[in-house]
Amino acid sequence: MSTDRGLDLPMPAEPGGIVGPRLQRAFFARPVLEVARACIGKVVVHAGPDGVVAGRIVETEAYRGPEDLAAHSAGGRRTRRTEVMYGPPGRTYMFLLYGMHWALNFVVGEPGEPHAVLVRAIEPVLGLDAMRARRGPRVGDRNLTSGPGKLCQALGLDGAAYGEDLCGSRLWLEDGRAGAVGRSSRINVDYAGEWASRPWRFFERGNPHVSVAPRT
DNA sequence: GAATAGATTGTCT
DNA sequence: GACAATCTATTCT
Repeated sequence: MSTDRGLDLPMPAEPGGIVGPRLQRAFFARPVLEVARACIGKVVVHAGPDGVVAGRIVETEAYRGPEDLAAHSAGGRRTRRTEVMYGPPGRTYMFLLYGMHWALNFVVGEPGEPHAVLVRAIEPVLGLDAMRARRGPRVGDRNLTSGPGKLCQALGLDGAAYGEDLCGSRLWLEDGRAGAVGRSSRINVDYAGEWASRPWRFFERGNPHVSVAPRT
């Protein structure tokens, strides 16, 4: 059973985008929880050297420093790595996990607020062959993009995309619709004490590409 | 299907 | 030198 959409593309191109209108910077210039929720169903598009790849966002997490102890910007921590979060919204915050996997975040909120939305899972929409090639021959479609590290590898994003404009010509978001959206606590932030239990993870209910089965 | 070990490197103390 | 917003292969049941 394939839930993949857009496999029959090309469809008639929507204004400004491939599957829908492009999102403008104002989309990111809102409170982080609002943006994290609104990202579900939207489509990330990366126009890279190996062609265009795209996926529907089906899982996100909100990180709201400086008060949020799960955020890399907790306590106002400002280093070369976190610097982009203190700038204007609508750019990427890329960081390396466990020394091997990159993660994609959107900088959101007002300039100076170190807030970010982590993209935890997408549903492949376009460029399936490129994604499979990058992920490797032993990886099935269910494991193509169902996790922060997996989707970055599939989309061809890494540290080189740090600070990339999300309203640019290489990377952007397009409008899209979401099914029922569920919420839960965030994954693998147990170090953050009380903040770990905040329901700041959003996901599309029933979508097979969501990374971790939600606990209700 | 579930549990576990091991990989591997930028960033900060 | 320690650690990390993870993934994969392997080894069980």
